[in-house]
Amino acid sequence: MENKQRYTLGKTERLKSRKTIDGLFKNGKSFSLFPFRVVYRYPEASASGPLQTENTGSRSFRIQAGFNVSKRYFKKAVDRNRIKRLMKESYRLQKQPLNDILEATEKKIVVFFIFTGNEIPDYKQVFEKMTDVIKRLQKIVNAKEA
RNA sequence: GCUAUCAGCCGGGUUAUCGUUCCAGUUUUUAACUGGAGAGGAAAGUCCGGACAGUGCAGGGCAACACACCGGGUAAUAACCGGUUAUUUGUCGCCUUCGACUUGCUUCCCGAUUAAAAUCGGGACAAGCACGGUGACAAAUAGAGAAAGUGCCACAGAAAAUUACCACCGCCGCAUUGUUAUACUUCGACAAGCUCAGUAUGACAAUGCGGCGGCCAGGGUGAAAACGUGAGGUAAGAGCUCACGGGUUUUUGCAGCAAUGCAUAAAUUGGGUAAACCUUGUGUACUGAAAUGCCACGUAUAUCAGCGCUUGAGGGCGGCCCGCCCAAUGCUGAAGGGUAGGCAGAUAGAUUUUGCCAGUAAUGGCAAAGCCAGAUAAAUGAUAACCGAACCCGCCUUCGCCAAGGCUACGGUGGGUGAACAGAAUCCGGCUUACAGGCUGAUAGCUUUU
RNA sequence: UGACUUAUAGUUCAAUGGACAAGAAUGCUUCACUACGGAUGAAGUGAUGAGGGUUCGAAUCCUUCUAAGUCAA
Repeated sequence: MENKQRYTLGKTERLKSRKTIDGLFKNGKSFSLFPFRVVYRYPEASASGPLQTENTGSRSFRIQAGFNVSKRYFKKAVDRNRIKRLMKESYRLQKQPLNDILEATEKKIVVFFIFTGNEIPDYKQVFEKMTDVIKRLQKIVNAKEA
């Protein structure tokens, strides 16, 4: 199975709990990399305890990710859905390296991607920017480790 | 065939790889695999109406809100369907005069003004154009009451609603002037008088001023001026009367279920505004799925302030009053503390598709077949290739036109662009708004052929 | 998702229950004053958010959109 290298993005890998999201925005750290703003946080074992372990039963994924687009810049629901789908697609195909690092260090991370641009992007743009973001997240995780 | 308007309908497809939600099945049941299903005509706006849920459900009055031609239809609706009336717009036809409507140039007449002309207002006439009128058709919008009452109608104008002003006319009074009759002679003229002149009184006429009355006909304005035009009539005028017309209300007859239309007769001549207040009639409990019920987890039955405990705080009671009922470890507020997970609601229903029948239609009835999204930081996607409706450009062919230079329908071929508006969130019905392109139908116009 | 509110000069506000010239402050531009600057004085600067309707006449009344904002278990 691990040799097969699937690129999935199931329910368990998405950020769904209102409580963890509130905690993330309250206590998490963030950086901006146009056109994204990324908020991340290492969940405390005690605080996020029982629910978290129940949901991530497989233990093969150590990231929970959320995606959002502001209603202020994109009035139409069609445009917001389009951008969120592009972000999800590019994240899905590139998240594996970050997961490997977290696997090695036995850590979990909660990440939230917010799109801050003004125009509807191409898939290529989103994909390239997402690679940059993933690289930076890897650096951050390594630095924290060190 | 083309154009315009209106109405209805459709609104990309295939393959590959990777992924997502739900359901069913299988297995080695912390998971994976297989199969199936997975946005719209507007899912949008939330402008109306319901279903459903919770609270409430002695009663009366006031207030508030909504609606208002007629008929039909519906679970329900002012927002549907059909008809009707009015207004506006568009297309086409007719007319330009006998007329209530409309308009400028040229000619004539009348009136106002003026020293005169010019100018302004009204009327007549003839011709052309614009404008306008009228009829048919289509579309859009609107629909109780202005004759119950109140308010408002800037500027301009005499006046903005039943009334005043100017002007006009009648009567009375006063003043002045003129004519005439009678009487008189203080002062005068002279031809010495029954003359002229002067004074007084009376009559008539004109002018001016004042009063009383007639009066809505004239008064350049204005969006709108007290029915229009003509004639009679009058002191002057006036629907005061008459003729021809316009409007309103009512009677009768015919058509229609009705609104209403046509004809007839009588009365009447009234400004507009109710998307100003209002009057009349009809209707309306309030709150909305973050409703609501259940399960799990957790906290503070603590603190402070106010009121009240049968002499009644408060609540039912929603905006108010009367009235009735309930009411004590209570009610209200402040600052804080906790939770923010799951299930139901929630997808089998005013249901979908097809066919037939009734109806102009909205809609209704019957039969058969079917189950057709159900997410919750929120699925239905990404990438690539091909096909593609439609559009643009080039070339070829030739029907047709032709001034022989060319233009060009249809067809063929090559290249390019490559689907618009837009994403369910409890569910339905209607409306509104957005929408590339295409199809169908109706109406109107133009053109061609028969 | 549901229930609501508001849109007037660059900015903050008037006008309002219908009609006058759509105004005030401030800002900006120009000129004057000053050796220069400030202060002061003068002048200039508007699609009443958009479309349609009612009316003789809409910033105002009715209606449909657009934008911004508020509330909630």
